[in-house]
Amino acid sequence: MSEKVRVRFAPSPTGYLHIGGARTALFNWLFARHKKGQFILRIEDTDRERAQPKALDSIIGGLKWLGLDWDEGPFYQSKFIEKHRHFAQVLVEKGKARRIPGKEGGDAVEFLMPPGETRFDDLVHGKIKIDNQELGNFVILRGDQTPTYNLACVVDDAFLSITDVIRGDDHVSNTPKQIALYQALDFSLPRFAHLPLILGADGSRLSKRHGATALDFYQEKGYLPEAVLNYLALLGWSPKDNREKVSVGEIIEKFSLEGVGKKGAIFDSEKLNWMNGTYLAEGNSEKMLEIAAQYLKSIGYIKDEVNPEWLKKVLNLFKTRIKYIAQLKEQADFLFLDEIKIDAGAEEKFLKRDYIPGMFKQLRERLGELEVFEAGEIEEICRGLAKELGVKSGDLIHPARVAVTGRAVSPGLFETMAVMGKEKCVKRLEKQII
RNA sequence: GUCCCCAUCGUCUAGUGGUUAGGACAUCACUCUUUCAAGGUGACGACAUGGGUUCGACUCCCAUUGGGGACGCCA
Repeated sequence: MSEKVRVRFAPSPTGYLHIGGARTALFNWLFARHKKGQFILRIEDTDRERAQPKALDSIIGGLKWLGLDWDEGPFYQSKFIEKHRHFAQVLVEKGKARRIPGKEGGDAVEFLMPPGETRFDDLVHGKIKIDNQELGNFVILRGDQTPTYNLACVVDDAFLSITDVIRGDDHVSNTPKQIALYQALDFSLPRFAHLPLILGADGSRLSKRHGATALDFYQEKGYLPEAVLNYLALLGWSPKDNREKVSVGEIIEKFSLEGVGKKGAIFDSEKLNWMNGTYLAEGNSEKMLEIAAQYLKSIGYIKDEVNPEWLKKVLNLFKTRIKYIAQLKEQADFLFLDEIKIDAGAEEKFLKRDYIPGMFKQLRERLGELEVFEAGEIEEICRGLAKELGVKSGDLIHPARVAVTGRAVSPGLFETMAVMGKEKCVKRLEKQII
């Protein structure tokens, strides 16, 4: 058993990389890394009619984003069509396949499923057996002489020396067909593992109608790839030690197909959000900073160069209150925009009091004179003023929050003011005095 | 419909014949507190059903029920 393990992820470029595909890729990758083998990328592009040009970018971009690096490829299946045809011919000559009239002209080739039953030892499910009769003959070469999935897949896997075929549960009924093909062609058989599918909230296979299933979506919303990877790994696999947050390195170390559950798992975006939130809160700042900067630029909150020191402060302010970076758009607008809109309800509740103009006037003056505009100093000013005026701290803090952020909810007022800067604070208080 | 796969809290799961069935998300309290979060503490909440096997079943076997998947000249 010292044979080098070789696995592949073989998506077809018919759409963006979705959660399910990413999970299949992830488990292949984890298996390869754990076994110190090779992870190979092959693009199954033999169906040019359904191919979408953007799909390839999404697939490759998604894999890179998650950090699933491949050792060989990408190989394009369409480059091997001659080889597929050759083996179709071989099968005809061996009498294991026959020509039939093609649906749209030309002769197609049909593989003759041998009688009997096929048994195989699935690496996650255990023994599976299917009556070949149930499957019947199947086309391996179309009338236009292009190969179909089962032929192309078997020939390519054989020539890439794939040792373990790890794919979704939806392929179990293809496996006996492929095993028959391997045997008819005298190729040596790989092992097979079928991963349970990822389900939507209603328990059916995850699809577009379940909402955001594109990996791109999470990338755009500013999720952290390591958090998404962590979550996906725990969907159907467990480190068995009651931990939720597990580093990639540890996952690789502990991963095994035997440990993969047999039951389809429902994709729970709430838990993903929680997971991403904990990664955000614990902050591995460099990457977070980069992701945040990129996002804030994309929505126009940051125009030109980013001040990393300041951005770090912004993130510190919000990192325990957002689940993903895109939530800054709503929650932190007052830090980035010049003009803020005052929330009507908050205004009604906090800014309509008699003492407000007088208090804000004083507050504005004192803050304006502050040399060190930091949370501690600001707090001293605010609490001092409230005491002098004989009002509770909250009676100053809440109105000031509304004046300065436009809303009744924000991170701590003093820290927020400090990050916002003296100029904006003073200007916004001033606006409420008139 | 036929075949295949699956079955522990609402969800993700630990559990491999003897446990008060553990953890996490969500939910709900309480706490902390300048708001909201976060944090802390706690509560709620599961072995689908029926037969076996066994001194003893969540754990093993069978059936039922339920769910999912596959039945393309798509992959």
